[in-house]
Amino acid sequence: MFAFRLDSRSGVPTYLQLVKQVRRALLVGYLRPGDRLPTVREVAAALVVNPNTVVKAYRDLEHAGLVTARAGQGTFITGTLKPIPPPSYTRLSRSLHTWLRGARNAGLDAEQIGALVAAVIDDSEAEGGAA
Amino acid sequence: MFAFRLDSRSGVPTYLQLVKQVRRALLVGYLRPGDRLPTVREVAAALVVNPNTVVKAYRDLEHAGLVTARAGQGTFITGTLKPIPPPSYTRLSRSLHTWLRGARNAGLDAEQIGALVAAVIDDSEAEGGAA
Amino acid sequence: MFAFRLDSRSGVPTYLQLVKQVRRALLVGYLRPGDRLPTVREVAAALVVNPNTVVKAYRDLEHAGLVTARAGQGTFITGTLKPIPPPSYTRLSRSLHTWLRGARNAGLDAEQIGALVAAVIDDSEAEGGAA
Amino acid sequence: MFAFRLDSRSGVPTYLQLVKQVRRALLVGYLRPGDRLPTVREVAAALVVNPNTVVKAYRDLEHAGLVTARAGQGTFITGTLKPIPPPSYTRLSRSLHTWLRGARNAGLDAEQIGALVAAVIDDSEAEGGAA
DNA sequence: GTGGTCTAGACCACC
DNA sequence: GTGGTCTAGACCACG
Repeated sequence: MFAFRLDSRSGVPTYLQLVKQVRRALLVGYLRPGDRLPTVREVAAALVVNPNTVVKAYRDLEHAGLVTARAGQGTFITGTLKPIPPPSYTRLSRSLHTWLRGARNAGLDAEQIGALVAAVIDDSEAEGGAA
Repeated sequence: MFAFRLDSRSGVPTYLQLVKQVRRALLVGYLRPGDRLPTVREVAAALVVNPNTVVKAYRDLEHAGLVTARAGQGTFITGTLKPIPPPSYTRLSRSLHTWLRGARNAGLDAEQIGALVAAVIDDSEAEGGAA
Repeated sequence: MFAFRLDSRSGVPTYLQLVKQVRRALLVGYLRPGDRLPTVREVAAALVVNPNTVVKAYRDLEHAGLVTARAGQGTFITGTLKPIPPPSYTRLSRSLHTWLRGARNAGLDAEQIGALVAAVIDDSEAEGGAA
Repeated sequence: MFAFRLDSRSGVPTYLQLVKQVRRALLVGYLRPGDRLPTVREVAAALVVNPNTVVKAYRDLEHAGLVTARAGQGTFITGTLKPIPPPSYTRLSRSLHTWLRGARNAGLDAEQIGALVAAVIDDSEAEGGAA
C-alpha cells in the first residue's frame, strides 16, 4: 500500500506535499493505473492530520485527472504522467544512490546534501541545461 | 552580488525561499561572513515582490544568527553553517553534474528528474542511510 | 485569560511589548505550558492594534520556543523560562509592594518612582551587583 | 561628568534612551541646573553611535526646556523636573537596594528581577495605586 | 474560526 | 540612503 510522508519544516502546505508524492510516484513508476490509494481516514490517522486536508489533496488529483474516487471502494489511479522508462529509472537511480553514498562518506549531512543538489540543479537550469 | 531566484509553482512561501537560498549559499560556501546581501529594496524590485516579504526573510535569518542588519548600511552575513569543504564540494558537484547530463540524455525532463532525485533521497533516508 | 496592556509613551514597539509581557508572565509563573494565549484577533481588537502586529509578536515567541501556534486552534504556551520560585515570588513581591506604598506616601509620582527604580537597578548592575 | 549607557536589546530607540537618562538624572537629583552634558562628539564616541543620533536627543531635551546649547561651550542643564526630595531619595534608594540584595540572594537573575519589578508596578498601577 | 502569507503604502530611527 | 515598525485589507491552509 502506498504510504505518504510529511516534512513539516519544508514550508510546503500539507495537501501539496500529498499531491506531489502521488505525482512523483507516477513519474517514477511506483504507482500505476488501477492502484488504490489509502483511504482518507487511513492517511489522516497515519499522518495525524485533518481528514479535510487529505480530501483536498485527493480532489486536486482527481481534478488533474490522475485519480478517480469510487464511492464505497476507495480512490484509484486512473491517469498517468509520462513515467520514466524503467531501464533508465533503474540505471539512474542506481548511479544516484552511488553518488549519495559518496556524499555521505565525505561527511555531508542531509542539509548539506540538499543544498548541494539544489545548487547544482538550479545552476544547470539557469544556464538552460534543460535543453 | 548575491542574486535570488523564485519558483512560484513550488508552493513554498516566498520569504522561505529567500531564507533557504541564503542558507544554501552558506552551506555551499558561496556566501561568507562579511558579505553583504542586496538591500531589501533591491531584492523587492528584482523579484517584483513586496519589500515586507524580503524584510521577513532577512529578519528570519537574523533571528537564526546568520546575518546582521545595520540601519543605513545594509544586511551582512555574520554567521556560518558548517560549510561543505571546498574539495568535497568540487568533486561532488562535478559528479552530480555528470549524472544530471546523463539523466537529460535519457530524455528526462525537469519534473521527472526532480521526482527521481526526491525518490532516491527520501528512500535512502527512510532506511537510515544517513549513517 | 491572559490580558495584554500597552504603554504607547514608552517608545518600545508594540509587538515587543507583547513579547515582553508573555516572557514576564512566564518568569513570574503566571503563564505555564499548556495555557492558551488569546487569539490574534482578540488581542488586536482589545488593544486597537493591527492583527499583523500581534502575529509578529506571537511569531517571535514561537521562534524563541516559548509558544506553539496551531492553525484553527490558537496559540499555546509550550516552553518555559526558569520561573521565579513561588515562595520567593510571594515574599519579594510583597516587600516590593510595601516599598512602593512607602514611595507613594512620600509623594512620588509614577515618573519619579520609575526613575528611582531604574537608577538603583542600573547602579547596582554597573558595579557588578549581580554577583 | 555625566555618563550615558545604552541597552541595545531593549528596543527603545537610541535617542530616546539618552533623553530618558537625562530626565531620570534630573528627577533623581543627579543632574542640576548649570551642569554641563558631555559633548555630542564625546557621547557619540563613547557609545559608538552616529553623532546625529546624539544631536537629536539633545534637541529633544532643548525642546522640552531642560537643556540649552551654548555655541562653543557645550550643552547645559537649564531646566528642572520636580526632583525627588533628597531625604526621600536617600531613604527609598537605600531600602530598595536592600530589597534588591534580597532578590539576588534568593537567586534571581537580572531578567527575573526586571520581570518581578515590572509585574508589581504594573499591577499596582492597574488598581489605581498611583492615587 | 484559527493562524500564515502577501501586498500596498506610511512613517520612524539611524548612517 | 539603509533597515524597522505599523496599518489596512486580501487570500490561503488548516480544523
